[in-house]
Amino acid sequence: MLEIQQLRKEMPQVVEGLLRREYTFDEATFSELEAERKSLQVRTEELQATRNAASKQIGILKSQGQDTSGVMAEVAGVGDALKANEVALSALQDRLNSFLRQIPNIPRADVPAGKSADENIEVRRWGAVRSFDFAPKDHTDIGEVLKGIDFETATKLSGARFSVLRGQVARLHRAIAQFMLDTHTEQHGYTEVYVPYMVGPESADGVSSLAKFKDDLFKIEGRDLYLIPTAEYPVTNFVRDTIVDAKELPLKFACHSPCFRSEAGSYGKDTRGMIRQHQFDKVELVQIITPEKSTEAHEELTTHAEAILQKLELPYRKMLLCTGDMGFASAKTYDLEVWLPAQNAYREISSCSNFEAFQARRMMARFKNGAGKTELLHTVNGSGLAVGRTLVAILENYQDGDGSVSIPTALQPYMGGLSKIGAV
RNA sequence: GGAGAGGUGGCAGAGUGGUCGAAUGCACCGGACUCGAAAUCCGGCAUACCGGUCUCCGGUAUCGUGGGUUCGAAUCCCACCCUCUCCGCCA
Repeated sequence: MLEIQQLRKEMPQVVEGLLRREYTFDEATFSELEAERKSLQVRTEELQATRNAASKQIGILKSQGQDTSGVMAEVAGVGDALKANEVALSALQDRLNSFLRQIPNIPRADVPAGKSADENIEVRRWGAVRSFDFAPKDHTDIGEVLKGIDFETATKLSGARFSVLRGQVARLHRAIAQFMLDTHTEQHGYTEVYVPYMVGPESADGVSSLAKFKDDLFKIEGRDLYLIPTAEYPVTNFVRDTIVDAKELPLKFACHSPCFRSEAGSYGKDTRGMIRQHQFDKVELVQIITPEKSTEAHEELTTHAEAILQKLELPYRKMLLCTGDMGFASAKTYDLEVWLPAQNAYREISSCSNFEAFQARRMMARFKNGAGKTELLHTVNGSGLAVGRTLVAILENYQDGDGSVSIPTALQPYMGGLSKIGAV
């Protein structure tokens, strides 16, 4: 959510900033709502003040045993007018609020303008892409040879976009998550957290726009709960409606959780394999910090995600997303894309964003600054990394042609010392 | 699932129709005392929003949430949510 003060005072800059991400700000509706809000609010508060003064007067008179009928007659008409104004004001504030909550964040000045992922900018590449002396299989075929990925059973259980993992592949999947969590907690200073996998609407609307994106979420039948599409939802909401002591900052959390996404609108995309699933695991990194630290924290958090790829020796590139490819709440996003030999392409494996105060304003997440004033926090988060896609990347990049797959050195301790898993 | 208790400021806790945004204590921040600290004393100390002649003044709202009664609600009524205790069931 944008700051309403900013809209009142710096409208041209806001309009221009949003236009860079192809969002046309509806100035006419805004000024209309604002004008109406102002007159209603002023009128309502005047009536309330009148009523309060009269009521106080009645209280004083009664305590002195004096007659109150005069004052009573004076306020007699106030009640109905006040009620009408209050109802109208609250309806209008609801409208204004939902209007504001569906406006996306303003991209930072250093975010390139662009319409789609094609216009993202490559910041750098890391790692040498391996050349194979055989035709590399994709992870689906490798999984089949290893008898480790079973889409058929998953489909029987739950339909499309689910997977069943077995044996050493299932173990590898677990090892990857453990390795990531350990790295972030032991080397990057994050606190491990375990969280609910369902959240209420306030939490969902705190980090994104529930009104806009509820179709992407799975809702629990008969309950006002949503399955989380990322641990960002519960973890960021730790600070919703709270004022954090500046001494406790920065808050750095690492969370391994499953993620559930309906993938509405992605029909026909990545239908083969486990690239795009309704359920996948992810280790999420979240930092909650003061405004002046968020730029630095965002860069730092991205390197924490990169560190995982480097330790696993997986080639990747770091992309600066253009305005058109950024998420609703983000002011600036880096994507990390891992090399997948079977696709002969880099594919997203992490997304690291700086939301500045956008989520904090939605959540009323604040801190007391040095001067003792409350100020909105900044939030930064990123995947460190998507576990399922990391599994895919390892299977494909570490395949050995005979159907076996080598285990990256960093993961071997998590695999009971195994250096290779072979065909069953 | 059954029975009961309760939700008040950062925390503890008083307040059961009127000058209550709310006593008191703790915590916290200033100041005094002190060589310094502790103790003590003095003062300050919620949040959000609105208006204006906008480093200041004025106003409004908020005592779990939403409605109701009333000139006036933390206080009375209704509904809902949540927490705790006991019993039952259960991984």
